[in-house]
Amino acid sequence: MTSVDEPARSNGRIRDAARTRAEILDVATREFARAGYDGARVDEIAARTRTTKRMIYYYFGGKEQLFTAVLERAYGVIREAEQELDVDHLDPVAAIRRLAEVTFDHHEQHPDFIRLVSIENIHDAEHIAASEKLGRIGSPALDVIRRILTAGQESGLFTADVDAVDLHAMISSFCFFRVANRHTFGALFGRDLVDPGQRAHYRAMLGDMVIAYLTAERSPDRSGDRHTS
Amino acid sequence: MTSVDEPARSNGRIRDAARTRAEILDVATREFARAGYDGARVDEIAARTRTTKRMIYYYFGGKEQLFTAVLERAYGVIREAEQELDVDHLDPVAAIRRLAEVTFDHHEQHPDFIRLVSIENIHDAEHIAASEKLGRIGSPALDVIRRILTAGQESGLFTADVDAVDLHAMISSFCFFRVANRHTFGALFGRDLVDPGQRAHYRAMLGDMVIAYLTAERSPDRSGDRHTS
DNA sequence: TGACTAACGTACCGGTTCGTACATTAGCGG
DNA sequence: CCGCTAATGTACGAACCGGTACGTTAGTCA
Repeated sequence: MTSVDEPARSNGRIRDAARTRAEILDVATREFARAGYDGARVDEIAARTRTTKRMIYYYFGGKEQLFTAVLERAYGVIREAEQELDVDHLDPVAAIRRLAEVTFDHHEQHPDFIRLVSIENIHDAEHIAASEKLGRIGSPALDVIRRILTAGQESGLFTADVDAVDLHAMISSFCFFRVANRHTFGALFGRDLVDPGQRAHYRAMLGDMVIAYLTAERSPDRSGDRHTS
Repeated sequence: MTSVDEPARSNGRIRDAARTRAEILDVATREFARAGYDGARVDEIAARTRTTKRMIYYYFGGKEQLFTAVLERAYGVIREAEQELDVDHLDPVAAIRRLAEVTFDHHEQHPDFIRLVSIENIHDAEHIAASEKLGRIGSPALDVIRRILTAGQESGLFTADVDAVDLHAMISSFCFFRVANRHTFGALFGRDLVDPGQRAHYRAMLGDMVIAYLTAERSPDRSGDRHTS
């Protein structure tokens, strides 16, 4: 036993605002991701913290603002990861594949973030809308995609009429679905999309898909369109 | 005024078990999809029904079972839609594109269903797991995909090593993401993925993507793999 | 037609849960 | 070393919400 009965005053400071705040955010992230916004319990978050519920209201104001703060930090993490992306030395095909792989990995490594995004969508992204911080975050990944696309299109490797935001949506779709819908998909089709043994397979599949789309010759006639002649 | 003060006995029967049950399911579907499982209020569902809260417990037993019943019916709808799918008269390329379009349309037309699936995933698909009905539902779309893939692979049009469940996941990813993440994506990137003016664009994009993937020659060397020589 | 049961309504309970009033202490500046 | 304030803890309240006990009526069938 390090100390008798009093709370263990481990690292000198017993009053550390930044530390308390960060710990609340950590626990709240897990709790919101676990149970959803309405399913999460403020008392439960407090209980798993070394501080009390009072502090949650002291630092964040309320449950709603706490959730917004959780979202802001979660999006901040992905933003930082995207900023570290460096694919300028690669040729367009390899660069896109690398980008897809990084996106794939990031989604897999942050299932809580995926859940928070799902939850926020159930609430019509009203917390993002209310947050000034999140309004002007702007994905760095988009700039990367734009640069790669331009290079690929100028060299004639890529189809010309592909938009960066659309491509980002396409890559994210696959990565997001795999993690977000893991449970229903597994229950209905008997296949775990996040099975470690299948990881390399799905990672390659995503890259193949994106490259195939970008390098394919677009056929002019499409089923569903009327003007065939 | 059709009647004095008593409840309007419009269509003959005032006691109709099947009708009451169905009305509860209708309202519950909307309420659960709107607010999530924990956000939904049993009292609110009852209030929007022509009956009372007592009947919810009379017919379904509780909130949890009601949600399960809602899920069962929602999945039943998509199952029926898939069974109507008839693409056997089309060549493999057109058939896959048609399948993708039907999936695309169904997701767009049933945003509440998408929300329910998201919500169920937040709860680790525990309601699906607890439902006997949903355990043995098995997507008819999968059979269709299997047939098309076999035909396409035998004729040499499609890449041989593509699995039906994987392709289903790929198509669903795009369709699902577009609807499910509409709000966060719109808030962060300023683009509404469900904008009617962009509908045809994204529908064609999905078809192009899938066809490109299926008809592309797989390059043996992939970035990230070690065995390049 | 009368009685039996499925179907329905009312009123209420008890636990939960967000939020807060009030008391207290640590640590820093002067 | 003293006082001031940021930081923290305790105890509690009021509304909410899932669920139920109990009473009532419609429809049906012998």
